[in-house]
Amino acid sequence: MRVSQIYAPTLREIPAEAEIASHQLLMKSGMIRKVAGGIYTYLPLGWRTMKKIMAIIREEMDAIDGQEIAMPAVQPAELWLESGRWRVYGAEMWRVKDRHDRDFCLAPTHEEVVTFHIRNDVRSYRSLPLRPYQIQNKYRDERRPRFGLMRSREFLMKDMYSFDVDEAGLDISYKLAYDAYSNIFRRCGLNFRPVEADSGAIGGSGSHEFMALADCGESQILYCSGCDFAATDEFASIKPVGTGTGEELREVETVYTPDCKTMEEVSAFLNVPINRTVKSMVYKADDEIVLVLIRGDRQINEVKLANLLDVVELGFAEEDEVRKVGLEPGYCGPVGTKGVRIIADEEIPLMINHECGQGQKDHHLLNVNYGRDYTADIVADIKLVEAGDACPCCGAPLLTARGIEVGQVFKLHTKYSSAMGARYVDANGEEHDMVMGCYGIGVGRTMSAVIEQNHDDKGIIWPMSVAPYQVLVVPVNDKDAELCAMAEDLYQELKRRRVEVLIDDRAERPGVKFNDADLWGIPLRVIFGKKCRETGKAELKFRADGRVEEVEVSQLADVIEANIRRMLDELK
RNA sequence: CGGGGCGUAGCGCAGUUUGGUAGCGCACUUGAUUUGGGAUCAAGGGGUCGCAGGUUCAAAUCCUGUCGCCCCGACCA
Repeated sequence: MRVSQIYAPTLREIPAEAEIASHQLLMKSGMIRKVAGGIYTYLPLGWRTMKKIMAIIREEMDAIDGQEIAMPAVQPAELWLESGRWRVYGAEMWRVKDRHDRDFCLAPTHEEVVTFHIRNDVRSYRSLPLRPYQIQNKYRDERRPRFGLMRSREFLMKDMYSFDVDEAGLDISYKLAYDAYSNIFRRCGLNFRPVEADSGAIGGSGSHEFMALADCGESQILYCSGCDFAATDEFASIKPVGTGTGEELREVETVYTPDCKTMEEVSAFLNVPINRTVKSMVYKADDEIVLVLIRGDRQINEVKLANLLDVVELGFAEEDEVRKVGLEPGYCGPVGTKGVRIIADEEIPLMINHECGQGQKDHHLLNVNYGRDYTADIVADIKLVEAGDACPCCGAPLLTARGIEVGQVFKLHTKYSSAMGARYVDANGEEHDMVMGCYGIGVGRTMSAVIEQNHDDKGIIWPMSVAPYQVLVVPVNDKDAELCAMAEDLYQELKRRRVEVLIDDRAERPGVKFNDADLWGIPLRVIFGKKCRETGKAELKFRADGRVEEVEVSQLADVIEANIRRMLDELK
């Protein structure tokens, strides 16, 4: 392709709305353009990279017997009512009506439709396992689309679904997908880490998220300084820690605590270590008011709490709602509290002689003990793990990092197959629910993550595997016919060899060409300058490290091909 | 959904306080010179100032409504 003709409008200035590097560079290099909030067009260079990523994904999916299909983006409400998600998905689901006023949605994901097909078409264990996948647009009406392709409302996702006869089969499908994902992200040149994750509204249990490490990432991950443990902050668990262990149980004591609003103030006023206090919080879980107990220095993990209570909406109760159930805002405690369920973190029963709210304004209790003075309706892990907590595997301190979630694998088990009747007959003629898994990759998000990890102040630095073109040929002076002819010869030769090549044939000054070249981030650049005529050598420049090799013009095509091969092999 | 900010040419912005009929830089077109890191000169083209009402002799500017975009938070995955 000739740069003079390519539709890749570079900008000299960065659009004001772009905040992070990948968004800025995608816009500035003319790879994408915005159509509406969170909705984008991919221009030729951007789409070529998307296609490269998709080609890698297809290779790896096909290698584990994935079978590509294409399901509709417009889906009838009935299927979503069957699975129960028409209600659960909420405002994020993009709902539409047809001319007969029937309800449809633009698919946010495809579990319902794929399960619909498999239940209709597959009856026997002989046909399983089955691993259909597709690469297709998903629609999620995000409240706040952000960061260009990172969180958009329409986005390309590869989604694979596995159908197996039993849990052992699912384990195999899951492991295959997990390994394939590792191959995909490695081949894309990403620095990533698979982490244990919550399975969220999609449902099921057993999940890993693939995190591309980047400071702009929206997800926080915890990883161990001493072993391989890594998990999202929503999912991470640690061994419960007791306080006051071994002490004699003392008598409960009521103390006057004027103007102590926060746990820190109470702790300081009473001279009690904050990890020996208990924080009581009143939550509204769907329509139920519950009292939640956690050690004073810890935070509630609302994802864990919502999963535990199996609710859709969870938040702090309003003051009047707290009073309505007979509690005093700011001074709640479990002792003597009646009429609401009490949910305690698993550490609470291990706290000997702890402090907590007394139930009346300006009063707290000392030397309270679980079991003797009160009990909870549910004791479970509901705490947020933080940096410095001990690793659940080896005990070393945990560290935190930010990550971009580029892929996720889930074990769905029989959640959808049982809700929607996807059953098969085994060798004994008995019916069973199929055992399912699902596996997603955000293609545009992967492209953004590659840029986040591979750029400098001049532009993008594409890994060879996903670069929109492999080579850029630059004749420095468009008026120098001899140089232009040499460049043109190389361009034609590379095209003959099926190398993906661009030639910058514009009547621009060298600085403009070089700056656009840096911005586009094509891995290899061949420069034909004045001295080329005397030496018979052209410059081969590597975008990644700026290294320059002088190469005989007659050898160029061979040297370039060899380098492309080497650079692709390095990512295998 | 709450808080804040912004809509003027493809991009970046000024003009709005104090109403007088739209401007700058980049980009684009033509010509000349220039050619190893975003050239120079000259001449051009392009905007119903987000949209709809209203006030006024006169509205980018004042008033009302509305739509859209961005950021922070909440929410969601």
